[in-house]
Amino acid sequence: MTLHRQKLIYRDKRLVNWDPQFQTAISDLEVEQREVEGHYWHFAYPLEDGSGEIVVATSRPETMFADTAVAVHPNDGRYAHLIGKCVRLPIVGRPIPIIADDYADPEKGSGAVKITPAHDFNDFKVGQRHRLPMINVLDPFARLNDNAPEAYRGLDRFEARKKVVAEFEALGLLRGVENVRHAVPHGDRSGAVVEPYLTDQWYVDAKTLAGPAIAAVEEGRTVFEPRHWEKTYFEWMRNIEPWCISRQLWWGHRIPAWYGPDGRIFVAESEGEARAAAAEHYGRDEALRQDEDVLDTWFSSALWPFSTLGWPEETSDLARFYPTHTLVTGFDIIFFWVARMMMMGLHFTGRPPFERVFINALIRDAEGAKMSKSKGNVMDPLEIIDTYGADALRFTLTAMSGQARDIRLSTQRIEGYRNFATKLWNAARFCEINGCAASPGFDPGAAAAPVNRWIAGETVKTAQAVTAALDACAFDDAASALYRFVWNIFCDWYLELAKPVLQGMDEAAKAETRSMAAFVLETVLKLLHPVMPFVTEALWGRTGERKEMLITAAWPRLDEGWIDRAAEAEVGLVIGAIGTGRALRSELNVPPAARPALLVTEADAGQRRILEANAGVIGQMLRVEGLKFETAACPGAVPFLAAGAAFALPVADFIDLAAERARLEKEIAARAANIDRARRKLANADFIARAPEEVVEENRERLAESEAAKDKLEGALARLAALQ
RNA sequence: GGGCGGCUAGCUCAGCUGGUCAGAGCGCCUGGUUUACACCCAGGAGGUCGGGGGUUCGAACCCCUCGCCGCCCACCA
Repeated sequence: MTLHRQKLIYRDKRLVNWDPQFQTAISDLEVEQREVEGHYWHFAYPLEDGSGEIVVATSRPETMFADTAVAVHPNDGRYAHLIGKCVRLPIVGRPIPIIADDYADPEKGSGAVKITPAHDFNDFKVGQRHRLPMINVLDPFARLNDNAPEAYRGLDRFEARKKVVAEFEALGLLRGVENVRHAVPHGDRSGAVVEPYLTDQWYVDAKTLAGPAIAAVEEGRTVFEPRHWEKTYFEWMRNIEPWCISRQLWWGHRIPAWYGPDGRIFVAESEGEARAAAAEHYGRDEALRQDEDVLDTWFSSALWPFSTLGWPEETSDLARFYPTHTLVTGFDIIFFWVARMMMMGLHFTGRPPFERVFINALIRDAEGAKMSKSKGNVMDPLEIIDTYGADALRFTLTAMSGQARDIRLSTQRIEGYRNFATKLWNAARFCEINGCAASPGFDPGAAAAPVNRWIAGETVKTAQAVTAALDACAFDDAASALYRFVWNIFCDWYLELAKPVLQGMDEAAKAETRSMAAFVLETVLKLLHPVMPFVTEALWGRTGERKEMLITAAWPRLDEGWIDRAAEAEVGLVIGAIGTGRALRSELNVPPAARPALLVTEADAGQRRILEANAGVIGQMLRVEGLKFETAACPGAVPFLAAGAAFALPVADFIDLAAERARLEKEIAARAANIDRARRKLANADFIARAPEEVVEENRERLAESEAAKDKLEGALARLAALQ
């Protein structure tokens, strides 16, 4: 009503997209262009004075009964002399003028075009320009009406088409038939061919409303994420057409307009109000008839952000929640809903309805095809959930929600994340078995053991990364940070490093490790909860005495001060030694049962201390027996370098010397390549002059490291040769 | 016709503001009865980052151009 009073909603007689099957007008957005095989029929229209003919082409011959002109381009020399003359419309015998209009394209067809203002959007505009009569020859079912010749009345449009063509042929006026592939408008719901149709409808002056909606995005008061969608939004908004909002349907909000006996319109909030207005106008109480039509569902939806909050009352909900923060939706909804909510929100409240619009990707099948029922390639989410679990599906979609436009959903990927859920479950079970429970006074920042200090820091880093990713709508980053932390850091390293402690005798160390494991798990559950609500909530319930559910638990805000560089270096050395040592064993096929000693051939005092302190874990995880500090060259031991220290495994008895030689040569070659690359860079004067000092320095260090490593490996190779 | 997105290991995808960024998962290969987990553990092979040109000391990342693939909008003479 407000919009009507402001003249932003008005009644008008224009062409609409008419769906003859559903018997209703539909908006431009509900029209789908489909490529179809069709024809252009070339018809000759004889000049009224008998001096010749003019040929026009059409793909819809049945509309010729509604022709009210033939247009040619004003500069088209071929037809200049005909402008102002008339042709006699065959079959009906009605004379129509030949007019000059830029719309006629000399390049297309014959250069002359029939103008049918009541049945074509372009022709409608031409008709308006030239004040041509508008003749409607179709009824709501798209059958020819009484404006068509007797023989055609009641005929379906496609039947009529054939008949018109046949008649032209019989009259000797068919000048050609062309096969063409062209786009034909279809109703996106009914699938029926839509007809431009002249009717009275209600319209919204979208152009006026679009102004502020465009400005809001231009000024960044509403931001699209990813940003490139703003271009799509602008493109549509800037070329917006009047929006037809009345629908001839049974469901929807009925249009609050009432008609008086003389057809006068009373728009009001209620019938009572309308009658009061009518009474005032007519001077007496009059029976009114309410408009039969309902509003386009998107019109109603456009009001959603504030109507759901109590508008137009000044409710506390409206004050508190409007404007909303982020709207999450698909790109196919940008025009239908996002744009319309923007228009209405700004118009009625002066503020855009949301600060951010996150456009998520469209899910396709594994081959990249859009899922559709007719193609039969729809993956039923319920079936996926039955097989892999809702959390696995959610995690998959989250992990794949990059900036790209679509997601190819494959069961393999889902299976992988189902495994992740299981992994998490098992990690929690491990904690449970080992009595890892949250202890009330526990301060992760005050842990004594380096491994515990390290994992506390890693947890902080992960929490920060996940939080930042979620804030930036980089959901895939959040998912992969969690995946990596849980699997590759917490399970692969922390829990493994914790095992010896938990099996040991040091009760204080055990207690600290239990508390830390519980703390990390708890944090992970919180961080993972938005993506995997079910598993995390279940684990939350069974891994501790809980006063509240996980869903209401506070988001982790951890102390950055827990990040401990010394602890990182310490664990880095342990992990490096184990990891590199394992690779070497595997490459040389050292039998798993072999328990050689681990020789430490080069380590500074600090490294030595660390290695000694972690001898137990290293022994267990690398499957070695004891740690020996040897400074002398050890024939028969294969060397390896890790985290700045040098090690060797005395496994000559177990291995193939040729394999070891190959391994050493490969290592040396890799170092040589690094050396070469760094040397070339450093030899480049431009590089030294223009690259930042830190980059240059980095390359110098890399060169020195690689050279030292290469020397050591070459020494080992020489000793190996001596052995053979 | 106008516009947008994509083209990185066999497959599905990460790689933001140019300087170990060539990565992950799956698949593949090798090995594994390690007191949470075989939906697992350890290790490995595999890519001249669609083609060509340019900018730069340096480009998967910036510019130009070409080529495919997909989508949106407009178009029923």
